[in-house]
Amino acid sequence: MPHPLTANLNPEQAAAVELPPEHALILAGAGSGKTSVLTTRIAWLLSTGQCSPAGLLSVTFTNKAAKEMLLRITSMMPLNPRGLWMGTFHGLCNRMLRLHWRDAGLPEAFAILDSAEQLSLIKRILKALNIDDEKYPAKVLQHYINAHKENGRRAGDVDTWDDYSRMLRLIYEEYEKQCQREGVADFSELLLRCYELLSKNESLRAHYQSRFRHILVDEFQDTNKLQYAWLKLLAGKENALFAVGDDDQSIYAFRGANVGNMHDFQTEFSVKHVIRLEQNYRSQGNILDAANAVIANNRNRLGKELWTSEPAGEPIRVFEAATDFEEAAFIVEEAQSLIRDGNRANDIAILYRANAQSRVIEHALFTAGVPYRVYGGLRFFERQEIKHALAYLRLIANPGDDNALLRVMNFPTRGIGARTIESIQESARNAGTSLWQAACSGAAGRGAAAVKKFAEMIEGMRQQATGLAMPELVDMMLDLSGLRAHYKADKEGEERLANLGELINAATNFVQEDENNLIAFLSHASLEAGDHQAGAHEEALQLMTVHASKGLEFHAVFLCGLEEGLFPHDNSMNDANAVEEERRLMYVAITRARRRLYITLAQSRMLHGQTRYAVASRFMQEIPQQLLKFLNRGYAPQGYSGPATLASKIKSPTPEHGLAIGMNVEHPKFGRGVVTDYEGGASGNVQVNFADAGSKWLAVAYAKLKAL
DNA sequence: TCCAAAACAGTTTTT
DNA sequence: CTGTTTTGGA
Repeated sequence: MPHPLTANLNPEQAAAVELPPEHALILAGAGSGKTSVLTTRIAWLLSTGQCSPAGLLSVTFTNKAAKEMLLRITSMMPLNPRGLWMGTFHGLCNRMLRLHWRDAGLPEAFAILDSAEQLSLIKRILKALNIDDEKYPAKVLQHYINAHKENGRRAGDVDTWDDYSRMLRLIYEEYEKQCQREGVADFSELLLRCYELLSKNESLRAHYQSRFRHILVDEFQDTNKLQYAWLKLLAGKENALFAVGDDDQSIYAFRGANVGNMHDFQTEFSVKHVIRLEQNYRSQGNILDAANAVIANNRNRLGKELWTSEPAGEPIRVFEAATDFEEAAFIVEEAQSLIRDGNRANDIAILYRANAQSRVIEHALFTAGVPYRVYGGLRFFERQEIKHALAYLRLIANPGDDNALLRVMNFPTRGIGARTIESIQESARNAGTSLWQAACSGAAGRGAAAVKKFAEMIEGMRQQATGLAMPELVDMMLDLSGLRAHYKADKEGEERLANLGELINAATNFVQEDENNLIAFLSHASLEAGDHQAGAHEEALQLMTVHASKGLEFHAVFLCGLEEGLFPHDNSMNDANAVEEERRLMYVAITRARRRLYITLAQSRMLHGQTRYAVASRFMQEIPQQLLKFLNRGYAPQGYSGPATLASKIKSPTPEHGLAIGMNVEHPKFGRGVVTDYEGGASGNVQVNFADAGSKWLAVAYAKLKAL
């Protein structure tokens, strides 16, 4: 007699849900009902009394996924969400650090730096240390610091071998010190600090290990080394770690995700049960066949093949355009006809590899008057006016927050110029204090009066804040800081003013759902940047990158720009692992479509103000040709033989220099490579992608290329 | 302090 | 080509 919760699941799904309390790995293919399994597992554990809500730790990557999971579980059973430890890695680490801030060595009101704030802090340090930011770019340092933290390394743990690497480590050291001084933590710090807390504090670790009997992780293929290490600490020996993931959908290696964690998990935890969810409930046969065929070209897979009980369905439609404009025109026309046939615009997606591709498509859609929505871009809490407002709130919570202070000390302008700020920074540096302390101790020099007024204003806010509810606090701050007046006076400040009003609403909502606590609200703002933009539910075509489409599905999908150099991207082509990640990206893209999939490409494309020519993506060639239907003028499956003059350039060598795109050549210095583009005839340039040296533009006349 | 011109970069991105 | 950031001058 099956349990009522698992009655609607297939045998593999049900088996996963009802696994005994032990470590398990669920390989969940695209569209295989992964979220159902995860949520039903939790509901099953709770309803069979094997686990109390407090004994459960459930981790996801995004707030969106966490919210959806909570929603689905509470629809299955009544639950008090506050007692549940369910959230993102960062959210859960933050929660733990707030509870044990003293043990973690953090101030009670520590602020969370987002990436932009982290970058500006690094820039400030470079300036303070008088370091050449050409030689040591802030962005490089940011990546360096985050990468080390994500591998569990403090500055003291980093190896050095020359002056350059020693300097990098020194800056990392300074960064650590400065964060500690200011009482701020960047995103990776939340994880590392929490990891260190648990690893050093035996009793705390024991406490959480005995508490969280069941640990469930979503999108396990996206975990980085530190996140896995954190899970290992919490899982200890006794607890059951239930990991769900899909190695074929690992597309975030570039930001530190380590697919290898899946394999390591199996061996390190002696996982007895690996369950594969291979039945796909989303797409029809041809689409799955294409996806399976493409991903089969990757090596080192854990192994999995999607199948469906649905019919084969329609062929995959291919459109080869001469230019990116023509590609866009085709998409618009075809999408319009789909909508005319009664399909919802919401259920049609246009996917691309790089954001830059959306421009041409947007233009075509706009001209045709087709409503569309682009995902990506600025999010609510990232807006300038919101950042300013949050900076004031952060100063109320923690005046030692130099980042916040610098952001608003002179915004709205109140006569505190660069000179004054520099002298404050100087004296803070000398005295080893925060800018706030330096400013209060009269280090301002000429601008002292304005600085004093500013300090009094912040002090006044802090006094008035006590006992106020969050929305009133925000309101008060908007008035006292002069932010509201500033945007009111600005004739283009109307929208910003509205956003500030929206911030008060956000505070109201927050107080209702969570608590009336400034520090908690600020954490929330840092960890959850909010929706990308308004209008999410309008009836409109959905435009997004393939990355952003992961987890979503659509009736019809346009996958565009399927050209070598774009997808797979130029920067990935020299590295076998990177190409495999691109291929997984292709796999993700294909599996978004339920019934209809279009693949489009352009022989020429405007990129960075230059026309670039490209051949069809290798990924397109990897789809069995019988699954494809070529829509325009009987173009041959491989290469381009169409009537466009560009095609001749791609197919046959130019008489002037005898080079052709796709031709294998050898260079005396760079070795073997393939011609990917050229311009300007015999006196022009040729682009060659070298096996070892990467992609280069060379002068045809001097390059001494030998055809192979 | 502010604005305009010049310089520059340009896969993918959540927290 | 185009959006962003830096720089320099008024």
